[in-house]
Amino acid sequence: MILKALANPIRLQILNWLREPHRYFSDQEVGDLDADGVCVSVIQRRVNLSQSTVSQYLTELQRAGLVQSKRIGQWTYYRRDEAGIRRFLDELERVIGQGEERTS
Amino acid sequence: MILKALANPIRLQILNWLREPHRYFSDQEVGDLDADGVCVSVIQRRVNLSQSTVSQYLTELQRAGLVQSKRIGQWTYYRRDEAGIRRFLDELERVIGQGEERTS
DNA sequence: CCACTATATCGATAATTATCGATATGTGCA
DNA sequence: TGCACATATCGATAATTATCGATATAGTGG
Repeated sequence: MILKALANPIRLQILNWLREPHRYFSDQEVGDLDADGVCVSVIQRRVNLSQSTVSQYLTELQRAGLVQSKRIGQWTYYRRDEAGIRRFLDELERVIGQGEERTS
Repeated sequence: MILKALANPIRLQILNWLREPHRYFSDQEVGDLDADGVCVSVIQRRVNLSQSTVSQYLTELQRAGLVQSKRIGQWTYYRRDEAGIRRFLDELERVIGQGEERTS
């Protein structure tokens, strides 16, 4: 469930940070932050949790359809899945938003 | 945290149902479903969980600012807090939505 | 004040989530 | 092939959430 993935503050924050990788993450040797995404170890430095925890967080975000991963060499780069995020936000709006309200 | 309140499927569904009380809940002796809201026992019948669980769910939704309660006699009526819901949806959009993207 | 109903709160336990260290897997390079 | 690094997965434990029954609180009517 997507909401569960987002209900963890760190995961939510990672997703937020990934909107502006250059702003929140230090550059990495290989791979472009914007085009390719941010690799696990760079994210880990920022959140200061164990490597395994961060890796699991990213897997969860990916299963929720909120990020995508790409392997380049020994690194796995994660970046936002904008389409998936949009789909989720739209659906949430449909499910709990006020909906059509006739002002007649 | 609002997302945690919504991360439970039943609570999410209750919030959804409360958009159309007449459709999802049986009429109650006292109080208008639309104007006043739906009382705990009526919601409880629908979700089929214990009274204490339902009461706690509603309290959580209220703490999250997603519903409001009104006491009428011995009943407590819950209805959506549309302003609070809107605020939450807008904030979520700000926090994880794609944001301004210059197409220049 | 007393029963009766509706709701809230408390305390306990089961289920899930958070988080870690250890280890496995995958990749680049000598 | 074998070491070094990045990431993933596993297994364990701590922390949080789900859920209940019991009980407390509040309001209604006699």
